[in-house]
Parts: sequence; C-alpha cells; structure tokens
Amino acid sequence: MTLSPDAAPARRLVPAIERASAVMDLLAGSSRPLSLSEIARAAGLAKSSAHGICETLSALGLLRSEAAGYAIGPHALRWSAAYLGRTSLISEFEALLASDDALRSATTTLSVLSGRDVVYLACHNSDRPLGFTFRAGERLPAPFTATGKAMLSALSETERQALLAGDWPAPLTPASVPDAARFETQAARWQTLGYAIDDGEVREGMVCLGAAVRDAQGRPVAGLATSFTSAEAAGDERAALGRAVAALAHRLSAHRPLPD
Amino acid sequence: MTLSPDAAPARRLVPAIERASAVMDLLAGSSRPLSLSEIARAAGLAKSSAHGICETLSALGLLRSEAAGYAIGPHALRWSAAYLGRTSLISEFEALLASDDALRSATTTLSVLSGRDVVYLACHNSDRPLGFTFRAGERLPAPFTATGKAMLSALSETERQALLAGDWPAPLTPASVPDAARFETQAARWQTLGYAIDDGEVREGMVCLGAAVRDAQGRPVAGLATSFTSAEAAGDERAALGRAVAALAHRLSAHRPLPD
DNA sequence: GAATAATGTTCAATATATTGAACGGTTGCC
DNA sequence: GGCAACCGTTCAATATATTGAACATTATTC
Repeated sequence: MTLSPDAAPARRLVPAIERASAVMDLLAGSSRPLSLSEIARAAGLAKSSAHGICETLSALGLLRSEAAGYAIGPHALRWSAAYLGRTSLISEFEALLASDDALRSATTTLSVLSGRDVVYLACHNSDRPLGFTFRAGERLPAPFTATGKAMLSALSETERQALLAGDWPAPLTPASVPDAARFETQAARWQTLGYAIDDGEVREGMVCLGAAVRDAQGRPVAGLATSFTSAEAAGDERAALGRAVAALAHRLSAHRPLPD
Repeated sequence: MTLSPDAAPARRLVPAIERASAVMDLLAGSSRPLSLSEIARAAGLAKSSAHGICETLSALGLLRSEAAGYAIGPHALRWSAAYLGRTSLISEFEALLASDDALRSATTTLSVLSGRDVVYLACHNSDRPLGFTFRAGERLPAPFTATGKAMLSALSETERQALLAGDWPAPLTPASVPDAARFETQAARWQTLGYAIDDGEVREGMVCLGAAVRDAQGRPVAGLATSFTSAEAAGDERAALGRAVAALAHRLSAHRPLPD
C-alpha cells in the first residue's frame, strides 16, 4: 500500500504511453492550444510521431483539434470522476465543513500527494468576497503547501527523504522553503505542533495551515488546509485555526482505511 | 471546428495509446479495483501486455496499484482541471445561475457532447433537501438526456444521424427513446419548442428540460438542463422552467466563440 | 511576386511493444 | 498433501510504432 505511486521505481514501462502522457501534460500546462510542430519540439519527438500521438489522443477525446492547434479534450473527465467517486473522503469533508463554525470564513482544501506535488480534490470556498479557490486537479509542489507539508511530515524520515530526493522544486515566492535540509527542520516543528504552516510560501500575503488525514495505520492519505490572508488572523486566532484544521483532519481520519 | 472529436474518422492511430485508454476506461467503469488478469481478460489483451500497460500507467499516476488490484489514480485530475480551466463557460454558468430566480430551486447542469455521451462539466445543486447531483466528468448517453437532446437537435440532420449511427445505447428506463427514428421525431419537436424534454428517460420520476448553448455560428457547444421530480412542476410551471433554461442558454450563447 | 521558412502529412527502414510460452508462487478443492 | 487452476513476472520471436526524409501546402519576409 503505497502512498505515492508516482515514486515507484521505473520498470517495464511502455514509452509510447509515457509519450502520450507527456503530451497531455504539456498541453495541460499550456494556456493556449499548441500546434503539432510546437508539441513535437517541446516533447522532443519527431513531428510524425507527435502527429500519430495527437491524432490518436484526439480520436479518443483526450485532446481536441482546433484551428489554433491541439488542446485538452473532455475524455479525461471520465477518469477524474471515477477517481473522485471512489472515495467517500470528499463528501465527508464537505459534510464536516458544513457544520464547522471555526473554518467557515476561510477557504479549506482537501488534497492528496501525487509524486512530489499535491493535487487538490476539493475546495470549500470562503463565504467572503474576493475569495480564492482551487479547482479539483490543480497541483502545487508539496513542500511549499500546508497540505503537502502536513502529509510529508507524517511520513517516516526515510520515506520523506526518498520522495524529496533530487532537484528541489523552483520556489514560488522568496519565502518558499529552499531545500530538503531546511524542510527536515520544518517537518520536526510541524510534528510537534500538530499542524503545518505555509506562511507566504505559495503566495505572498497568504497563510495556510494544514493537517494530514491518516489511515488506520497512521499513514497520511490526504491533507487538509485552511487559507486566509496574513491580515485576517494572527497569533492566538491563527493557532485556533490550526487546531481547528487538525481537529477536522482527525475527524476525517476516524474509521479509515481510505482508498489508498 | 468539430463539435465532437470522438467522432473523427479513424486514421493513423497508435494502438498502444488506444489500449492504455481502454484500460483506463475499463477501470473508470469498475466499482472496485481489478486484478491484472481481470484487466487482461476484459480488455482482450495478453497478460504481459496488460502488465506493461498497467505498470506504466501506475508509474505515471494514472492508475494506482492496490492490494486488491489496479484502480484509477489522481493524475488525470490534472488534465481535467486543464480542460475545465480553459473555458469561461463554467464560471459564466455559475454567475448567471447565482442571479436566476427561476432555476434556483432545481438542479441545473452544464454538459458537452463527447461521442454519443454527454459529459457533465458543472452542476448547480438545488437548495432543496435530498437533491441529486452530478460530478464533473460523469457521462450519460446523449439521446436520453435533456442536454444531449438539446445539443443533438441543434445539429444538422446529417450530422446528427452520422453521430447516432450504429448500435443504439441500452435504455436506462422504459421511457428511454428506443431508436434513432423516434429520436428524429423528437428532435423536430424540440426544435419547435426551443428546449428539449427528458421525461423519465434517464431516471423514472425525474423530468429534465434542456437547451443548447451555441457558438457564433449557431453550432451547439454545450448543453444546459434543469431537473426536478415529476411531482414538483407540471403544465405551465414546467413550460416556464423550459423557457427559463432556454433563456439561460441564450445568455450563455452570447458573445461566443467557445473553446470548441 | 518570389524566395524562404514553416507547417502538416505520408512512407519504408529502424527501434519498440506485444505476444505466447515458460516459470515460480499462491489459492482452492478433493 | 497432492493436484489443478490461477496469479503475476520474465523473455525471445513477431507485430508495431517511431524515425528521418520527402513532399505538398501554407505562411512569412523581402
């Protein structure tokens, strides 16, 4: 039962499938459709290979062919819906939040680890104006986010260090934790505190407090975070929110195992 | 600019990618993880081929390997998020609904055609208790759903008949339209009426009224529907809801082109 | 308008993915 | 316990996907 299938050692892989996925990732990360030639260049493929891949993905509905090039198509929604539908975690998250006074005025998110990113599964939006939101499927580097910090801190040191080995993600702000060694120092702090703090590491002026949802063996299987601006809560109020998100994570952790 | 990339003629396809997608679809349609052997049998593949595909998809995070077998993983959420994020249609849908008194007490959905299915992009839930909901990515056969009926009715007869050629989908209820010929009769009616009616074709006792969102050339690019129980609205009230959903679709149709 | 650059598409040689068979291990039945 | 059935994994022969080149078309530059 592995927390992160993305970290599995490479073995018996089918590069054609990897290439298709890489093309999908490329287009998912692009704000506009890309032409076949752009895709071939960016993916380091022969144009004719890229042509075959894109035509196939188009025929499958995974991509859409537009006048301006190829863009992501609707078919992956089917897989996402299946993934999200297999867990009761989201509905429980939403049900618990509906009755949680402490977290109602903040944005609260639910995410899972995927490789070294967190992937957001659900977002309960603040009822305040000009709130910010996450869409299911959006990703951020785990070491900078409160949910990522909480989940990573709940891993064994060996596991965490293996997961974070290699190139450190590019910082999102000057406050982003700069390397694995500093992360280890932080992790010890979050373990003691019971929740993790992202103070401007993802977005300057924003504070996120995160806690891990655990399965029956105590392994982190999801993360929760509540987010607010630096101006909105300080000191004791901030600590109270941290305890509230830890309590919510604890309630969600009850009677697991989760689909992990 | 094609409405439905899934209907593109077959050409230069890469079967390895098709097989990977078929495995994903298989697992997306399964309520439990499937073992490698089950996947191989269901997909008609050699076990070792299925092994390579599943290991690769697992390494990519598209699948997850569990004790009970393989299940869908979180990676496709990234592609879904990209697809949903590229259209302003959803936020416009939500903004218009926030100020629409006529549709507030019903469940209202936004969907697109994908092959012969509709794929739901967004669902504005009724504020009534025990409401039903759709998750982004869920699919239903287009000919039975109000959004699908509306979109199909807005296609040219040639296009519609080409799209609906072949095996008719299995009916979901005894009221489901039984074949293409009967659908053509219905389509003429919806064109005249301005909105389409699913009266118990998807779920007995439920009525859905749908209308198409059109691009600048008048082509249907999305569908809206409002849903309620048979007991909740009849006669004039039902017609008023139909007109409301048609009006909403018309407002969403304004100043397109859409990401089609 | 002409020349150049770039595009998307097609096609046989090369690289690869799939296949069937084999294997060791596990499970269920008698 | 023995046997059959089944599982997941590995591996060389066969089927395939990718490649580089060629080509026709389109777009850009002068």
